[in-house]
Formats: sequence, C-alpha cells, structure tokens
Amino acid sequence: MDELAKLANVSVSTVSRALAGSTLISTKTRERIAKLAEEHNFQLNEKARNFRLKKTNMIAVVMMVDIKSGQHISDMFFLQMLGSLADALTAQGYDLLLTHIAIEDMPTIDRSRAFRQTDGIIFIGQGNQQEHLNRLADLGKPMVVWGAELENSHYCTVGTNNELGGYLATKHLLNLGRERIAFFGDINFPEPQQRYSGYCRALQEKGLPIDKSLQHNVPFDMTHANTEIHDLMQQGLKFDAAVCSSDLIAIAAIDAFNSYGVKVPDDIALVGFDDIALAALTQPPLTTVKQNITQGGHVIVRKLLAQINGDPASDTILKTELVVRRSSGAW
Amino acid sequence: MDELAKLANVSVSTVSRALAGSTLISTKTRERIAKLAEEHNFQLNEKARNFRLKKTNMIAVVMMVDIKSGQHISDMFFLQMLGSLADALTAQGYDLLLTHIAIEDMPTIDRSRAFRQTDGIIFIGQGNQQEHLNRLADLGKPMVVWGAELENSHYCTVGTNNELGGYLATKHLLNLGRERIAFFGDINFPEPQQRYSGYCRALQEKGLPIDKSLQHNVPFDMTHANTEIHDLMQQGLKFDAAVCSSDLIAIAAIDAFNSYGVKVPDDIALVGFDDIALAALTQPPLTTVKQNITQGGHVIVRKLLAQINGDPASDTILKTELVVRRSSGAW
DNA sequence: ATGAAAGCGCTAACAT
DNA sequence: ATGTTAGCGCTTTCAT
Repeated sequence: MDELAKLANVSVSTVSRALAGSTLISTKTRERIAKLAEEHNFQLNEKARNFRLKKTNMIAVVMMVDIKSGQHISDMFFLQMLGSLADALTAQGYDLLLTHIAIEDMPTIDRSRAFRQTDGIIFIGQGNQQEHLNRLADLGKPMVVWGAELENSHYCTVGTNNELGGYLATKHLLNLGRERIAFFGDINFPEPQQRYSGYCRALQEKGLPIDKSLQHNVPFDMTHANTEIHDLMQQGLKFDAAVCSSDLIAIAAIDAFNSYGVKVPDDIALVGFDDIALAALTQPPLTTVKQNITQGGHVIVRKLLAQINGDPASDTILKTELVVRRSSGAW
Repeated sequence: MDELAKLANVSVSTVSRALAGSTLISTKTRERIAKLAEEHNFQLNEKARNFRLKKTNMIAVVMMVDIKSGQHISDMFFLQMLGSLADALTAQGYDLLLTHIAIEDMPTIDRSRAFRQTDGIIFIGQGNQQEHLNRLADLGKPMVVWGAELENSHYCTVGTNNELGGYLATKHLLNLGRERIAFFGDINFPEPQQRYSGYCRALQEKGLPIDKSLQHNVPFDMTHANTEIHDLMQQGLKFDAAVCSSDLIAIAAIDAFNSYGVKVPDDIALVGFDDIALAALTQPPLTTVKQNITQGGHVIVRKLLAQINGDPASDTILKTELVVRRSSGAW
C-alpha cells in the first residue's frame, strides 16, 4: 500500500480511503488509484485489515462428532446443509471455518481458535449439549443453532417443524391402515423427541394407545442403526410400519428387514425424514418428511448476521411437508 | 497481555515468551505467568498474532461445484473426506476454511480471500480444471489436490490407484462370466478416465474387444446419473454388467434398472467405486472399489505441511482393494 | 479533498 | 533471564 501511495503520489491514507470507496476522495483520484492497484496486481493484506478492524469475516460451523461411532451426526443431510451455508455466507462476504469437534470437547470449545477467531458460530444440530450451548450463548458470541426450538435455550434456533413432521408421517401411515407403527429415533435428542411427540399426537387423535415398546433409540449413524434394527428383528418385535428419524435410518431399516425376508412396503411400511437426494433412488424409494435445507441455510445466515450487527434474532420454525413415494405403500 | 505483564511485574515480552513456552524464561516465571493467565482467563489475540507472524494457521479446502447441476462433485465421499481432513488438520493445529466455488469462478480464485488468507490450499477433486490448478501452483502457494496423478501437473496429487481399481472391478466381473460390461463414468475427468483405462486393460488381458458403445459419460450427481441411465435403458443398450465410477452412480443405476424390471445382480452385475458407508446397506449391497479416505486425508495434510515448511512433496498413490458384496453376483 | 500520525496486540532482534 | 524497542499493514482521528 505504501508503494501504491508513492506511485500515485498520495499518502497511504488516501489509498486506503480510495480502495474502501470513501466519498471523501475525489472520484478522479479514486479511479486513478483503483487503476494503479489493478495494474500492479495489488492485494490488500487481509490479516492486517482484520487485525485493525477486530473483525475476521469468518463464521465457524461446528460439526459435532459422536465419540462412540466416530461418525458425523447426520451424514448426507449435513453435507447439503454445509453447501447451503457456504453459499449463503459467501454471498454475504463471509468465509466458513469448519470445525470438527468431539462431543466430549464441548466444555472447552470457547477456548478454541474456531470460537475466538470468528465473528459468529453456527451449530448444525445441538445433540444433547443444550447446557454447553447455553453457556456459550451467555458469553455474548453471535450464534445460531440448527435444530429443535427448546423451552429454555439462550440461543437462536432455526429448524424444521419436527412435531408436525412426525405427525404427518404417522398420520399418513394410519390413513393407509397401519396400526402397529414403530418409531426409530433417539428421543434423548431434541429433534427426534419432537418428532416422537408428533407421532404420539397422531396416534392419540386416532384413539390409539401409545405402546412404548414400539419406540427405539436408534442412533443416527447408519451402520449402528442397522445393527440395532437387526437386533429388534431378532427379538421378534412385531409391527407393520415405522417412522424413522432420518432417511439414512430408513435405509438401514430396509436392509435389516430384507435380512429377515420382511418386505417394504408390503410387510412394513416406512417413512423417513430429511428428503436427501438419495431418498428418491432407494429400493423402494422413500416416503419422507422434507426438510428445506436451502432455505434453512439462508435463514441461519440471516439470523447470524443480524446478531453480528447487534440486532436481536428470533427463533424460526420452517414449514415442512410429506413427500410420498413407494416405501409407505400408498401406491 | 499488557495487563498480565503489569500483574506479573514483568514486561510484555516476558509474558509473550512465557506463554509461547520459550526456554529463555525461567520455569518459575513461566509457571507464574501461566497461572495468572489462567486465573484472569486471558486469551491470546490470534488476529494480532497471525498478523505479526504473517501466518493464518488456516488451510482452505475447496469444493468445486458443478454449474449445471448445482451439485457437489461427489456427495458422501466428499463429506467423509472433509471429516478426515478436519481431523488431520486439527491435530496439526490448523483450522479448515471451507470454500464452495463454482467451476466458472476458478479463473479468479487467486483473488479470493480463501486463497489469500490461508497458508495452504487443498482441492478435493480436480474436475477438468488442470490448467487453472497449474496456474495456481505456479503462484507458489502450498497446495495439494486429491485425485488422479497427471503427467503434466505442476502440483502435488494424492489419490487412489484408479487404474488398478478399474482393473480389479472389471476382472472380477469377467471372472464371474460376464462379457458385455458397461462403464459408467465421465472420462473427460481424470479419475474416471484412469478407471476406464483399468477397465480396458482387464478386457484386453482377457482378449475381449473394447466396445465404445458400452462406455457412457454418466455424471457424478446421482439424480442426473439416474436420468442418464434411464435413457440408456430406453435406448435398449444391452449389457450384463457395469463398472460404475462411484457408489452413488451404482445406486442410481440400480434404481434405473428396477424401472425396467432388470434385476441386480441376476440380469446385470454391478461394481461401484468409493465404498462409502452406504454401500453395505443398499439393496443389494454393493461390490465396490474401496478408497481409503481416512488415510487419504492424513496423507494430504502431511504433504501440505511439508510444502508449508519449504520441503518438496511428491505425489502419492494409495493402495486400493475390491470389497465384494452381493451386487456383483459372486454369491 | 488530502496528509500526518497514532495505534491495534503481538513477536523478536538487540541490549543488558 | 529479562527489558527495550521497533514494526508488521492497515484504518481513522485530527489537522490542514
């Protein structure tokens, strides 16, 4: 910048202002400097700028990783969300710092570079870490969490209407004449829990009892989910339909059922959750509750930037709908 | 840090050195300062540090996005790789800056913050952008590309033995008595191209002719792949096996085949590529060429850090193997 | 409309 | 073993 100033026969301040597009500088000088910068391929030093402005123009996105499985909370869904966030952030001039954190390390996340070196932080999924997330939010860091809206959370959440999703899925199966409907999803986690609430509401509305033996805490990781559902079949669990807390769980279920000669949808009708691209191409294709990922990513970024600008940000619950394909036996 | 210095009755330099663990400082003082820092919850200002050291401790990971489809080059595989890279980088004290770039923007990537604000850059997949990648490498930026090793590339590549993978897949099918083997993968891209070479070698070894009508430039995006394979079936392409350039293409193929009443593996035997977690749970489960993603991520990071430290980094071709499951009809 | 000068928080060469 | 000092490249207040 110093060199540019010499070349243009002005001071560094003028160059700085010109490059920043300040109206204090005459249009002529501004253009002259812009041209020189271009010619000499001058690149502003971002590190110095960030340092001076105490900004980073970076947002951390945290993927929590399960200790046991070593797997991401929600594979393909997560990737699509990441793409959507990357797009939305780029459009706003922010970069995306991706952080891979084991759940066990959550207590010390506020000391991590990812936390300190960014202007805001996004969590995709809150796991069962509400307490830690509350603590972080109390530190005053701009923060948005994708997932279920919770009663006593101190942070801004954006998520699908999980309760409605669970309700729609279950009602769909009930309308098709299924009566013993299993629920596969870990209700110790907020999102599956809300989906389970919707499941219960649909049953109650129909005057059916809630049979707790039909709910199973199947994990999100598809390999482990598969093992778990195998075990259930082994134990002789009887049911004619299942609501799954993710599409990958549904896929894991189809495989487990096949091992026991149980056909989807004839013997067991299935509904998934997410509507990832894969859902349309499984055998059979999945009836599933759609989460609007693109919209979700954009809303998350909007809420986060609002906070960075000092504005309050309210929770958002996105609309959802059922996508009917063959796995539920509707046709 | 100024405050800490006052509290400890030493100079800032002493604090700086103590916190950096310099042996110049007596153990006693060092411990005293460490304790004070802890007590007062002192956090070193990374922005200032990075500025001063002209380092960022950040590595950019670029995901190229296809203009046409708006889809990532290779969904699930990509996510697993991302996780592996995030782990390896974190272990080395680096953060991961994720960049989502449309292929059309490759010409200007060297002006992006992602490029200028990081100590190194990783590309997952080189698409057909070899020229641009060469140009970037010539700029002297530490850089590693996951993908095929190419004759005239100026950059360091790490990748699977694609040729061998294609060979193993094809030979496996030939050994099972299949003779009209299709190849699904876009050979305008280096990796599918090398896999196709292996395919050709296996056929030639067996004394069979290369029938170009059996090779089709099916895209990586599974939805588009599905459409494409539908078309091929419609056109009445006759074959009894297929080597697919990714597991997702294989899954898309199974769905397309099912629409025409064609059964896998009875009517058509199938081999995929990647061995993503999903491959074991599709219907039928996929025989596939395994890419060792975890190892790949670690090697990429090692090669990149070598470059950052000024050492030369050579290309690496990782071992690969065939994982046999039901889709190839071996049992 | 432009320039001079201070300073962001840290590190490191140089001095003691 | 510790302190003094300069300076990284930029923005911005204050002066002109």
